[in-house]
Amino acid sequence: MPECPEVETVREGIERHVVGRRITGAQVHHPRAVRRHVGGALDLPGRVVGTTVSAAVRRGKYLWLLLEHDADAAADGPTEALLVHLGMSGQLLVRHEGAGPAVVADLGVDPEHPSTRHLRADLALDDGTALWFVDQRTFGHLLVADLVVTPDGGPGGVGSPLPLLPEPAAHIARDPLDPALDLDALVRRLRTKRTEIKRALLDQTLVSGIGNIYADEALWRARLHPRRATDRLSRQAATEVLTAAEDVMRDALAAGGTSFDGLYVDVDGASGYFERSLDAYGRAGEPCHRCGTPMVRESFTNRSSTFCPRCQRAPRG
DNA sequence: AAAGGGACCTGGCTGC
DNA sequence: TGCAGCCAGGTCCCTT
Repeated sequence: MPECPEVETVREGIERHVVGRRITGAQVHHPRAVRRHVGGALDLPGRVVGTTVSAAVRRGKYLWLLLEHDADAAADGPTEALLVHLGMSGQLLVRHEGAGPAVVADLGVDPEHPSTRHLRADLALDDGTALWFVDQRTFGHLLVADLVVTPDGGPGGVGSPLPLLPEPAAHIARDPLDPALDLDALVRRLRTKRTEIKRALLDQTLVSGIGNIYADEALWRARLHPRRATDRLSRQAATEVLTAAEDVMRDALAAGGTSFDGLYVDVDGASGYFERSLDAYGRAGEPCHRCGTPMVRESFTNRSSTFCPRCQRAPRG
């Protein structure tokens, strides 16, 4: 499941292999992949072909490629971006054309098994490589949109100095890996919410990039029960859980550098470093890594939370 | 206004 | 062996 660290790994791969390249062709293979693109599947190729990718930027789980027309470089820079969300199962693959098994650039995919079956769209680049968007469960999507100024005036996200982001991502908050995140302001805002802490961690308009896996991990590290009320958290507890989210995502990002291939061979994810270094997610019934108490799984709005019933005490009532 | 819940989607797994 | 049903999860949208 691509959350912040996984998307950041993909962004870094795009930065290395795609930035600076001109897009020479584009194909959409499944209409659902571009369901949020205003002009639809017929419009998207014409919007990207002929542009040059000038940056790869990420905010939370959203990733975008800044697109520059030849005229933009001489004028005010890019005005549009190709926005990508990987959803549950999306992948971006850089392929080198030619015979034999495709060589996949370092984006975390087994080159022996490119998932052509779930190819949803692809771009051709001027160096002969191709960028594939593969997505089994089709929760991911691509679109081209205008850039707008960031609400806080800061950089659009990780990977861009420009204070711009695509309009459809303008409501997404900064994430814990973003140097421009204002932690104190986030703590204050979190504590004004009247909800449960786990819901707040998953609210992408409050803090982005955290999904079910890293929410459970952050709560475990901070010893907070997922149903604790946000407006009753101390400033210290709120700071701790957000700092824990940053720490666990940095750890995952570091681990992703070495074991990402294994992780993404299976489209549905959970393998590689996940199995070895997670403390909470998916460990129901197994002993807590701190105290040995069996971890508990509780259903939570169509999904689940896993936590230690001893280290993470339930709120009263 | 803000919070909560369902829909969307596919493949793998479980149980009959 | 086959098949139905459940589960996973991020985000948008609708309801309360």
